[in-house]
Amino acid sequence: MKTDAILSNLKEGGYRMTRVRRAVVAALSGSAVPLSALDLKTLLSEAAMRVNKTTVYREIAFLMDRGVIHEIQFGDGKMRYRVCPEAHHHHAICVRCSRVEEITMENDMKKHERAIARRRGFKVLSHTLEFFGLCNSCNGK
Amino acid sequence: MKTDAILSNLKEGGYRMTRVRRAVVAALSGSAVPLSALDLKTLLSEAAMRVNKTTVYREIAFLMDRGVIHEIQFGDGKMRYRVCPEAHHHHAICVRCSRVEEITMENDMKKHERAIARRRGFKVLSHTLEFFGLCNSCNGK
DNA sequence: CACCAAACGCAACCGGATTGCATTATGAAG
DNA sequence: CTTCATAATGCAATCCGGTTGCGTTTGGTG
Ligand SMILES: [Mn+2]
Ligand SMILES: [Mn+2]
Ligand SMILES: [Zn+2]
Ligand SMILES: [Zn+2]
Repeated sequence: MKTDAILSNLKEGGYRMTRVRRAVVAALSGSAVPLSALDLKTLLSEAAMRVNKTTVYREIAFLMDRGVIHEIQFGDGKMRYRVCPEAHHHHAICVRCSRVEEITMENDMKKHERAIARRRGFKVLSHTLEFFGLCNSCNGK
Repeated sequence: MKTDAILSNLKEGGYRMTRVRRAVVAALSGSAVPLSALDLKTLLSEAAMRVNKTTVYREIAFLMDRGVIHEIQFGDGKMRYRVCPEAHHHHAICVRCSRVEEITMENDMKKHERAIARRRGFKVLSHTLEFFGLCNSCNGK
């Protein structure tokens, strides 16, 4: 579990350790799928922890600001969050079970970015790339 | 101007020609940047046309259903719309002036999709890819 | 012109997210 | 252990993009 590593990092940074902070970090680092704010609130409630939704949003903002988590758009109007990975990468999102696999292809993307800069003078600063489809276990149904 | 072509296509399809329809199609096909629903409403209002926001949303839905326009996510919580291009493609979005360039790279993306299917059994159904950066004219500032 | 479905306006509503403000709790200092 | 500053929290109101139900208007055809 990387929960402890994240929390001790934050502690070293001089930030307070609160119930909600511990619970949100644990929930996110223990989840295979990205979680929305409401997902988080529900999870905490199920763990008998009473939390206000505003607090959840503020904790998300806090963790985003410190680069602990990042957000993903599924395109349904809700932001989802998950603990930041080591390097920039993309996602293959299962439209059936919402499981997310990480896709690394930075060499290719860098190549494309250079091509765009060369051919049209457009200086690429960032990009988003998500694949939607059926994961291995959802495929055969 | 492709406005007329779109409108006569719709007419042939047996759809009514209304003030709002004409204005929305004209606004979208005449804009270099994708427009949000509110953008459209504002533009029409400036042209001394009084429109209800619900009507704008319904006209957008109508044009989407007929494949006349498609939506783009800038990632700021608002959908943007623009007239459909010929083929599937991607965008290079200027973060300074919001101008959008179309990027075609389907051969490469198809290759990536096949690789993902081969390597992890994930069947890709669709993908989103957007580049953010500085366009040619915004680059030097 | 008469007629009907498509289009429209309006008001209420929805859900995700944000804000202002008063209250509580963390953690460090004494 | 107590004090204290401030970070974190709860709550209610609010925002904002978008949707819905419903009654009215309008486009286009006969
Ligand atoms: Mn990720
Ligand atoms: Mn496009
Ligand atoms: Zn799946
Ligand atoms: Zn620009």
